[in-house]
Amino acid sequence: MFIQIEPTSEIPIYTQLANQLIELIATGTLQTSEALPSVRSLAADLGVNMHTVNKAYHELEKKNIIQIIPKSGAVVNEISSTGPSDSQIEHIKQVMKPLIAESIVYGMDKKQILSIATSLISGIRRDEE
Amino acid sequence: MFIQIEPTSEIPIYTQLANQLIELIATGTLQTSEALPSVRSLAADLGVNMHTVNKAYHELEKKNIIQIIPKSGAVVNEISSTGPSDSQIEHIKQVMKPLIAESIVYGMDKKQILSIATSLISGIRRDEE
DNA sequence: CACCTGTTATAATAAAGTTAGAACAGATTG
DNA sequence: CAATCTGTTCTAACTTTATTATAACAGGTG
Repeated sequence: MFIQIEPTSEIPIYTQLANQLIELIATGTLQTSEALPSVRSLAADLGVNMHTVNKAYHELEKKNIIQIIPKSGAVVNEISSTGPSDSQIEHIKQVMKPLIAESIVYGMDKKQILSIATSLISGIRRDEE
Repeated sequence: MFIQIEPTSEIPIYTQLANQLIELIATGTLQTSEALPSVRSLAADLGVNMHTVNKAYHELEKKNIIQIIPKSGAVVNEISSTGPSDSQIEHIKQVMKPLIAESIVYGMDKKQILSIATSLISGIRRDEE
């Protein structure tokens, strides 16, 4: 599992973990229906507590990105082919809004911001041109 | 001052404040060289502690968005006409990356993501088309 | 000189994050 | 079937962060 945790970061460990898992799923490194490592084994791998990994998994489950099957394990949900739900769009907008505002204050224009977004998308999905 | 704080939010008050101040600056509602309200008066307005406002101001100062003049007050810095610094670009990328990954997992494609970014930019800067 | 400013210090409280250990019960496997 | 692995739940302790509360200090302003 290619995950790197920075214990001294101001970003909570479970958030770092959730973010990196999302990236692995977005890139296809973790594929649909693939089982995630057990909370215990991943915790041991990363040198963190079981409950911390558990919290990260439940964050992903709240977002409908993985499915936790009680007493069994967690598997990656399929990436929606029908596109995002309204609430998912709303959530993305809400998080992206202050980031866009910050970019503008830094002197970026529309072209620069979209260029960064585009390069990040390309970095994740090669088929997205 | 058109700021709305949600005390029950999981987002820290000082972050909510900093984000909304950034928006006000990005939209031009708060203009370059304009003085921000004193930490005491804004704290009284919002019904929060002086130190909480102070922390928000220092967050903005760390990002070079405002300038705090000791014993005097805080003023809005000019929006860079030469564009963002490398470290500012790096910071934006770092925050935007997991958000893009999440969007992709939700089933958004490049077009949809850029469309959301574009609408947010337009919502802040009318002159950006 | 009053008053407002940010600064600093101390303190107390509450909430969040992290770790720890144990026990339970369903699922899996040999 | 028995051993093991799984997520779940509970309690507990600890650390850090966030928030509020006072108070005092010193420069800026009118």
